[in-house]
Amino acid sequence: MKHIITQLNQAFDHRIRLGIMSILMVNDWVDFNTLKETLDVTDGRLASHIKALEKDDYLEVRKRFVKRKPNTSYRATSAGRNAFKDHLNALEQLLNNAKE
Amino acid sequence: MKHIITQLNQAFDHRIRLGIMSILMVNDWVDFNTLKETLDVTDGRLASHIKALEKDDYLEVRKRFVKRKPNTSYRATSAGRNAFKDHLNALEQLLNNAKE
DNA sequence: TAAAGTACTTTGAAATTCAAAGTTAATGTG
DNA sequence: CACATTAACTTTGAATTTCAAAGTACTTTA
Repeated sequence: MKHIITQLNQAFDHRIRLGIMSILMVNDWVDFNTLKETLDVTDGRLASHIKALEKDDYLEVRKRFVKRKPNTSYRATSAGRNAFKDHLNALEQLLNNAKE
Repeated sequence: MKHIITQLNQAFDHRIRLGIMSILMVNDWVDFNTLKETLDVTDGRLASHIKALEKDDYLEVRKRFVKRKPNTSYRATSAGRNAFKDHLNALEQLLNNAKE
């Protein structure tokens, strides 16, 4: 019988990507700076983790100008939401097992 | 306000270490081969992840002979249990947030 | 014209993880 | 006794991931 860890998704292995996704599960269109401040990461680092999630088509991007400033926002795609839900279910099982 | 990911413990970032700990939370003294088979990893890889947890004093080791064969078992220390519980609580919050 | 803000990209280094092979000590087999 | 085998590692070197720091493009504000 295989252990639950085999059902965890590598795309969400990193805490920052976990954080990005957990924010995007409950908020539609969150912008770069909000993510940056909420997760307390440098912009370069955030950008690279976002890029990784984008590459898997787990999130989509919207670029526009707000108050004459560039503003980039992100939201989870349905593929992203589904993949993340699966990941959370695996985590939940692991959690429940660990608590008896 | 800081995001919950800042409360995740880096020692448990890796899925294999997460698996080891989740097994040791509910089983006292689990041996090397059981861990190896349950988590489906090579012995070298398992040994190195165990070593990392040992270094943090999150688990302790017992070596003896069973049926004339060497048998090494592990269990979580109370420090390990506490640290893992904190980690699980952070994960749980993240999980609940992501599910609304 | 110069400075500042946004959202990156690039670079190179540090850290982590990995497979594969080698090791040690004890036991089992011929 | 010689040799193979098993358990549990350790070592090595390479691949992968992650990081900080610096650089960039575009636009707005002073």
